[in-house]
Amino acid sequence: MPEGHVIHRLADALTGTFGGRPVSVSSPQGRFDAAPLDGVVLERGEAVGKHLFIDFASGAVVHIHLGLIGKFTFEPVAAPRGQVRLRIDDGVTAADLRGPQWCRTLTPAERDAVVEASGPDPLRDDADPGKGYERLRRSGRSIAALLMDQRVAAGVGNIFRAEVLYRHRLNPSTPGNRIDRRTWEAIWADLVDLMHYAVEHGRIDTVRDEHGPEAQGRDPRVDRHGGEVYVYRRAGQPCLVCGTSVRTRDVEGRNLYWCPRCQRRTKVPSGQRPRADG
DNA sequence: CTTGCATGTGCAT
DNA sequence: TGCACCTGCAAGT
Repeated sequence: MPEGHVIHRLADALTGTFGGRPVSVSSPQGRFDAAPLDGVVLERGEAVGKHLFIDFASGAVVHIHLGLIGKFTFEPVAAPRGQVRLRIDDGVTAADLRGPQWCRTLTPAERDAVVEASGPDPLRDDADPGKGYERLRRSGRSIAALLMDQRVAAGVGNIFRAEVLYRHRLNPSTPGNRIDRRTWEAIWADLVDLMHYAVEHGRIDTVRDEHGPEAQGRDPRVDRHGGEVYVYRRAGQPCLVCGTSVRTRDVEGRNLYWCPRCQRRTKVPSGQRPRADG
């Protein structure tokens, strides 16, 4: 489940469920030292990219990264099932963390260092997309690889990567140093839109408009699709727009999905206007 | 029952 | 570039 939108929803849920109140903190599995936090007021949850921070009134910060398989679920209090690394509960609701890549306690200074090392997060109002572009434009790695680099755009994962490239009809092999500023700005604006939608609805749905942002007012032949995504995990199936078989290939250890016919551009067309709907 | 794979990252080679 | 790590689920034997 974990791209950035999931982490932001978890941060909101932690603040909304427990914020400002003392909580019981435990590690049913025993692999996390929960004792120093037990009974302390949980101030808030906060997300930066795929990093989740939980601030306690004592100054301690729990730093969680779900990795590929981690889950953090909220349920009515009951006996823990399976391997629960961390449980936070108020006697009514239990938030159970399983299979995280990291779950550790940081000092405020260590927390600041994690934030400082992160690139701009499209889900945060304080993000500076120019910092992502600075890194992008200096690299000869492909745009497909660079969109997975958390210093370029924090919180973007394999789904948003594939879908945002498709929506702008960009060739995934285009080197970062050949991505012009206007194209980066279009990618960024679309990530802001797609990721906020995903936070709000709890799911990634990139096929909300007819053909993505570049096709506004053009090509009325294709009907609205019922699908959730254009290309992610659709290898071998027909492209929703042109019917060509969607392809997949390993890019730096992760599966990239793209349509070889639709995605031939190296830049967004000039004069493109941002979409009004979302 | 066993194997492989997954919306991820860091470390060793 | 490869692999280890964490867990759950689907597909294969």
